Amino acid sequence: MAKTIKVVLAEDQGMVRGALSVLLGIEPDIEVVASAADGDEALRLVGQLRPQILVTDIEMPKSTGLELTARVRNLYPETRVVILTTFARPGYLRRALDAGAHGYLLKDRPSTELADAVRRVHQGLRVVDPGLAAEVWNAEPDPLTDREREILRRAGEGESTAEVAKALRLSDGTVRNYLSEAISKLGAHNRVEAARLARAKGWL
Amino acid sequence: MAKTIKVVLAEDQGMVRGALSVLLGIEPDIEVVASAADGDEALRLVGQLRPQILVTDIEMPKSTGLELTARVRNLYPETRVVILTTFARPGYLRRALDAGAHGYLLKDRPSTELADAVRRVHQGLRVVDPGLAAEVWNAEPDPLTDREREILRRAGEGESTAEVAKALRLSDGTVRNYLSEAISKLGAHNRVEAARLARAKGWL
DNA sequence: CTGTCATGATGACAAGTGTCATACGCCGCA
DNA sequence: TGCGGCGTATGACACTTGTCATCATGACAG
Repeated sequence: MAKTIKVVLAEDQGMVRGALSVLLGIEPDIEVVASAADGDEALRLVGQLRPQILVTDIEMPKSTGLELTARVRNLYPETRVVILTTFARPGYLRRALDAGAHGYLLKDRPSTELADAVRRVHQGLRVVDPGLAAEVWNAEPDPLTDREREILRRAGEGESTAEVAKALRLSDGTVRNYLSEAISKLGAHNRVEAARLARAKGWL
Repeated sequence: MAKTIKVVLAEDQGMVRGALSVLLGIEPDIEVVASAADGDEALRLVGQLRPQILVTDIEMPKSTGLELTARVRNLYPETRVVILTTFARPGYLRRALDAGAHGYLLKDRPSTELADAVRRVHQGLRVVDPGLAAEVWNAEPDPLTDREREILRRAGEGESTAEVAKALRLSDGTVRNYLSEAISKLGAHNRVEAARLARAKGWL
């Protein structure tokens, strides 16, 4: 196959970076021309090598995959970006698409999907994890008010009602009211579970 | 090279699992005979296939890599275990070695080290990340007993005292005793803070 | 200007949590 | 053989947390 898709790979964990590189490299039509351990290095490599595709993690040192995506979008628009991440958070997906990503793939998915996603994005298609895409539309919006969120966050870190009240200069009872409200909105049974649920949704 | 090292791989993220499998598979002397997405499946596969090496992540559904290591150690001692994890926590390393692991490798390291580590462990050597090994000697040891740890873990996820008691078939009061003890040992003021502190040290 | 909503408060009660003393059996180590 | 540590339990007490009713204020949309 003459037509080769050039890919740059950005991923901070060396072991995973190397393994993904091999995984993509065995495909006859894909060539990993370089890989980077952080966002800045990745941007430099994309500028130098002008790959058709950049595959990038989100959580990386120096600059995140989301920042990287936006920069690549502006500076080298001919390179399309596939986000590859652990996090199935609707908030991340939305921000990734806003930043101009063409693909959003979860590390949970079978490894066979990666090369496929690269090919599809190379052909100009969008590839978004189906479960996650659905979630974004149903997207229950964050039911918490700012106050509730802030108080739940602190309580979720281990601050007692009294400590939260002092820190925010509220009465003790008010803090308990907000927590009660938050617990009820989230369908939890106590502050710890409430904080955990909210965190999972990306609301904290 | 006739002698092939049979490996079972346990890692919950499909993408990483597939990629690591390919990475190890390209080595002429290593064969990945199966891979699992959780601890229970991994244990089953080890029992069935009796590989020389099990490469496992720590944080997995159903049972963790540390529990898995202990079980493999007891049931199939001829299989040696290499832990492959994101977490450079001394507590994890200590528990991994206590559980009978022969290798402890970080996902941060270059991917070339994985096959090497597998070979060394297969030869009967121990392979431990050097930076982490140093830390273990200075590190305060985990002050929690197994029971305290398990109970604190559950409480830290939002289970109430009553739920924990039911799940572990303990009396309500006993659970509160353990939590009280754990909170005091960790110098925390409540279960949430205690869980947070323990997690940061790698004790949960 | 009226209804709705977020913020903030109080008081009361029920439920859950943290602490302490005390106790028993088991195991391993000296 | 005895001591210490672990696991488990009970009862009692104080304290924290969760729920509910009720109220007051200010902002904002209709």
